[in-house]
Amino acid sequence: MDDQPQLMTIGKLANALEINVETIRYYQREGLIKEPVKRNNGFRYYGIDHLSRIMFIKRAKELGFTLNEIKDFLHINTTKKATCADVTPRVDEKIKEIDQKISDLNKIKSSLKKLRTSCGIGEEEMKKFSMMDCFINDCKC
Amino acid sequence: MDDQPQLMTIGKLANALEINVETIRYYQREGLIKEPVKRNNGFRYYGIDHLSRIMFIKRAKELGFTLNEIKDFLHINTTKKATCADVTPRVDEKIKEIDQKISDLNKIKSSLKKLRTSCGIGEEEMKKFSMMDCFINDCKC
DNA sequence: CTTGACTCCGTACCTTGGTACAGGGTGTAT
DNA sequence: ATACACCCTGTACCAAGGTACGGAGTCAAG
Repeated sequence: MDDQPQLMTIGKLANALEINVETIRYYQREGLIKEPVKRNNGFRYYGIDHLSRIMFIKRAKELGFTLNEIKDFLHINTTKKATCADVTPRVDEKIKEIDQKISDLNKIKSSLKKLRTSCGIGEEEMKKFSMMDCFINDCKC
Repeated sequence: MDDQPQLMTIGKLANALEINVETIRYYQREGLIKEPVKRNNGFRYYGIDHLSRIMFIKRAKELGFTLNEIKDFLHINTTKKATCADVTPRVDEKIKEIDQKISDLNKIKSSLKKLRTSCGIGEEEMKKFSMMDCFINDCKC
């Protein structure tokens, strides 16, 4: 069985990716990765393409995309005869979403920084609830 | 019962906060807010302190903290009159997380833009996996 | 050829952050 | 005094994203 050197069982794949076997099965059930070769013993054998696909899923998850959004990404990506006309608007849409996400995160960050600054300027103790007030008043404290 | 003008039933409180009654009960079960006065009719009566506490929870949630983290904040805050030394490292931690997220999102965005551009300049078909490769290789594509 | 590690499928269960009843007891306006 | 809105407790349920497990088959090293 060395004629297909890149193929591995689910356990090896999970190990390589440092994720749970069950997670891979789950992704399969959810249609995030395509069914791999199934040899006559019933075992599934996965290739490099599965590996990169799941690496992609991991990374996208870390970035705060849901599995559904990721499925969408993957669909954009693998839809074979996708023309530019098909793909470009969807990519643009995703870019817009990402911009929104970044802007939200920047707002949060600026709130947190204000909170931090207001704390740092000399008082040894924060007044009780000052943190709460600060949060609530959008850091105008 | 007008001698305690600030007290309100759970319904009023929920209304004032524009959240669900059940959410308040849930926060109570989870120990995020302390049990309010319970009069002999069995009804709970909430005060301004509950109001601000839940406002705090709402805001902190918006800022990307989990309920557990918030519980932690509140605990710090109510048991020790939270000092800067208590709060600052947690906030810093969150800021770091957010920075990481933003940077990752920018990478994804740049991937998508490259993808889009490469599509725009004449190829009718997108190469399979180019976006994924780009993501995974940290956008060295 | 045995044994242990691995795979299969199906189903049940977990966590987070709620939400929705049911079946009973109140509070208040008319 | 009688609706009707509101409160109580307790339990069940939801979606997302997994995780665990039982019972059976399989692979690979010694």
